[in-house]
Amino acid sequence: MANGAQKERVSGSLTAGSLTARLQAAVRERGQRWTEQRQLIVDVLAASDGHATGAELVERVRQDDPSATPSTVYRTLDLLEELGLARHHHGPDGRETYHLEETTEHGHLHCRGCGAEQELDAAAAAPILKAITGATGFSADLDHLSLQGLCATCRADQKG
Amino acid sequence: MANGAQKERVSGSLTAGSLTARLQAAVRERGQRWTEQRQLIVDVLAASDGHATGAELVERVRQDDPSATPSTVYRTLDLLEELGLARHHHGPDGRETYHLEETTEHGHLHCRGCGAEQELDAAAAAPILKAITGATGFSADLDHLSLQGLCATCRADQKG
DNA sequence: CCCCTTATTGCAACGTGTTGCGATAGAATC
DNA sequence: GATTCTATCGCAACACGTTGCAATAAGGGG
Repeated sequence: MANGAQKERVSGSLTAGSLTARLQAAVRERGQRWTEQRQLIVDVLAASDGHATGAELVERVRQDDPSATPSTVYRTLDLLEELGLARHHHGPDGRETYHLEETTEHGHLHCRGCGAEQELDAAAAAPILKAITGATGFSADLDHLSLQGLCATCRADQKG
Repeated sequence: MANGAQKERVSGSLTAGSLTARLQAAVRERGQRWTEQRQLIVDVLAASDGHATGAELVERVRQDDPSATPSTVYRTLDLLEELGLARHHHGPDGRETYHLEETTEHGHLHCRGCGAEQELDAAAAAPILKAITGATGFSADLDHLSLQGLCATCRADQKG
């Protein structure tokens, strides 16, 4: 087995109130513990509902609790990913970007011409994922899909 | 303008002997200089013809020239990318991997089940790239395409 | 409520890249 | 080959993440 930890999904309808309780239960079931820091990190992640880099999250957590260290934040983010609550992917520069799983699953397109970043929702991605499976037998994770290339506008500009 | 430097392709038929001469000419045309370190870095990159991480390249260069520093190696790799000779992409862990442009352009598939890494050649990728363009108008760079997901074998295992 | 086990934390050090700056050394010109 | 201009180099410091280890604290059992 290559997978260390089992993934048990926690999410579902993530109403703010029940989220903590659910997480707490899920964590305890795994023989792990619920701490104030973990609570805080979940709160911060939920508050920055778009995308946030690891460094940004660390900074925001430390605003509320200066005693928190990067290692704790990153370890907690890893835990949240194992629980299926958070996700991360790597931008074109290789830096990590995190977001809550409750955000609709989506891919990322990064244009090397104008630097624009656009999201790719499940519907738009469906034919792409199908093509990938058809060509390779591979079932790609939409959430880890991060493409680089030229957007339609920049392609037109280049031709002109 | 988002693009800092113009990209002028250097490659073509990269016979070992002429490569250096061509590079040297291309570099000088840009008002830049050809140095022993750059020569060495090109040699190392050519010798490790598959994929090598930035750190690996730094280490190999330092074996031949201990005075070389990481900053020089990385700056040279950037230059080689601008010249179109080298390429890099980010693995699932975000680390950089470099390879010579002469290597056939290809994407990467990383299986989160068994950890296997497989390459995706241009022919196999064609329908995928077409699907991407169809769904998004986006012209994706095959060489920067790094997918994560489950390979056919692991998908079958999961069902069993 | 206290004790015990051990998961979690903070720290310190490391790994991988990046950046600013003064010193060095290409290479074009004389 | 000496001079001059400036690109490149090495260094030192930084940014982002990761890891090992000893101290702390969560939380289950007596």
